[in-house]
Amino acid sequence: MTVTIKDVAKIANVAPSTVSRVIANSPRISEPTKEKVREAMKELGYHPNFNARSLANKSTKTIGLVMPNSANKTFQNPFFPEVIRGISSKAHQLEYGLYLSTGQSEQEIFDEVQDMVQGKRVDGIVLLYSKVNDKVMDYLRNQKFPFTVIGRPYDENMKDITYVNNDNLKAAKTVTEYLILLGHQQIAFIGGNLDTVVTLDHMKGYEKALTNAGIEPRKDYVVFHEELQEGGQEAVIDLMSLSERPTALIVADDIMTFGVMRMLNEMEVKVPDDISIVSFNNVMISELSSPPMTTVDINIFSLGYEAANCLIEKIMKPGTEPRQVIIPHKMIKRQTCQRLVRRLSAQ
Amino acid sequence: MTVTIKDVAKIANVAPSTVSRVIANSPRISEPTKEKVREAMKELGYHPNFNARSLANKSTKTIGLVMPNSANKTFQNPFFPEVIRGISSKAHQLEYGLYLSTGQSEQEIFDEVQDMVQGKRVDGIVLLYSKVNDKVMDYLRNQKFPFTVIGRPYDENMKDITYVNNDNLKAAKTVTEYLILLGHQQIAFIGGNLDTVVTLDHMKGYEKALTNAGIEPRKDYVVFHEELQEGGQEAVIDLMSLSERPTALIVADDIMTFGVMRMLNEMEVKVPDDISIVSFNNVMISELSSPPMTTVDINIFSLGYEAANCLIEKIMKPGTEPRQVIIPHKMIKRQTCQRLVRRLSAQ
DNA sequence: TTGAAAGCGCTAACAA
DNA sequence: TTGTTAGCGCTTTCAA
Repeated sequence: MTVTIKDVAKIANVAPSTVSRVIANSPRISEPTKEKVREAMKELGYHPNFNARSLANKSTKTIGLVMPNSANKTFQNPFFPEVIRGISSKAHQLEYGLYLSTGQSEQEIFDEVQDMVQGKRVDGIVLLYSKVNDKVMDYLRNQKFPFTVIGRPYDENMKDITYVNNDNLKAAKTVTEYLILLGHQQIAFIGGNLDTVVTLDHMKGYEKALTNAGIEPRKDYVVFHEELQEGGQEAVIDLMSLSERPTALIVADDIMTFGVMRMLNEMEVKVPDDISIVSFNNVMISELSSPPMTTVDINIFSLGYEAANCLIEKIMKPGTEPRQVIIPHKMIKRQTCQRLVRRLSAQ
Repeated sequence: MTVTIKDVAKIANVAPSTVSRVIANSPRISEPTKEKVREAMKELGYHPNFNARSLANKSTKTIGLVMPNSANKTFQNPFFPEVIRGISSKAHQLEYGLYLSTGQSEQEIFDEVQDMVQGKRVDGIVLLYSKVNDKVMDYLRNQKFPFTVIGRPYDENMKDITYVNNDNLKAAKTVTEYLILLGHQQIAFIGGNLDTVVTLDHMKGYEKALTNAGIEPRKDYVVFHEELQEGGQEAVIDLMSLSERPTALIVADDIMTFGVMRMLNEMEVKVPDDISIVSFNNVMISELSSPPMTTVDINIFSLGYEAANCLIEKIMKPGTEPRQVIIPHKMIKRQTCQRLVRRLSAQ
């Protein structure tokens, strides 16, 4: 009942191999026979069997997406649909399919990746996260399996790894400098998960800007939290309980910023009058906060698009050099930052 | 270099078919030989070739996810990561993989689905959206290919289709009644894309509640918009320009509500003092609006989980009856609704 | 330019 | 309980 290459061959009066060549659009087949075969295919409603192709071919034309473990709330960040949209866009262009990891824990994900790779389910992999000491990355590297990372490997020496990243250090530095120029000196930093590479980069940029400006970084102005929303809120409580409250906040992620702003709202601390905020990512909804937030657009779509691009290049030309792509970022000024107005009395 | 079943067979001193049976954990193989074979597999680092299996098997153990076209902003709704998490969870349990559609337009998606189905890339499909007159759904139905829909088919007569949905009509009705009980009479409705089934159900529920309460539904209190964020904001402008402003708003989607609240904020209309709002979905960030929004939790995770469950059941027992699963919803009261206080003067 | 035939790695009848 | 063998549907040498 399934239409195969043989059926087509019979109808078109050619050999199966000829049909195969027509599918691949081989130049060694004459136009007339191509036409004949194509008509037969249309007539029978032929579609090539994907598994048979892959088996004979040793190529699946699909790329595997490895997400952070989905038990984690990170997963719900609108960041992901948007990177996937980027990846998807490039993949579609080049006729690659997408296969998703489903593991909930690190171990499950690791096992899955192993199956994908050894079971020849995918031709390459995009890691949608980058964290410190990642088993999956080490495995892929040892296997010399094509993969690209969104973000960057923790170890700067891994020059053999292809990744697509923003200059997060620079972005954080600029943002801090911006706040300093607005007159802020008491600038706090609310970071994400500490074993995420991006968090570390943000913090370095933040500290660098402070030091350059002659401001001593303070331990109690730096808070990290795993969970996106709750984390943001707890951090605010901690910071606002300090005797010297910060006058500006740098927040690692737009979603966290929503939590932060909500908490400040409850405390009746006005943004930006009482406190300024800058955050990172510029996900779709970030312009919908009240007031709309100032944030760094990291071009999430491009991160995905380029990651797919690099990966497919790697797959098609195995010899090529590893690449490190930096996607430009851009600060989007909205309404959560304001020049510091010195108060006469302490708060 | 690839380790095959034959290599394992050789090392374990058995026939390839025996190895195959051990992989399938057939009960017709003795424990001792199973052990022997498993050791050989471990020793060689054997992983079954996925494509070869599928080809011989006529089963891929993967399910296809069809998203709404990703050109559309809908895609960025945190709704999707969450349904996928639900699907993923069940799929993983039952050892199914996930394959993603990448098409950007309706036609592209349709072509892809056809390839997935006829090319035997997946064993079944979950449609992550449900809209009026969907070609993809018709195709799947004609092919008698296993699929489930999140939401429901437009045509109520399609009793042969398995779907997982909320009682959206009821939810909208309840929410409207709630606002009426709070004293509101001028209740507006901001709906999503009009050819989405859920929008229609919401509107019916809304109108029913009004009619039951003896309130005449007004055309100018009902606005639809395609785009999630911008739409929300435009709708607010329209509604607030009416000579009789509504005192309460029912908004189809949490993300839209963010846009609505931002716009109201700009207009210095206070929520909930000047206007009450209820919305739908309860995505993760919905509790992070300022003030936190009252919304209907539709249990997105369960929608996905059950969809996968039904689908896999359909795949495994082809004879079973189509099922219609309704996931319970629950109104989450937060701080955007308030009893109407009659004003002495007009606004 | 086309055809014949071997083989990709696995499963599943059928035999033993 | 295990082995033998014929495919699954395609690609790709090799020959013509």
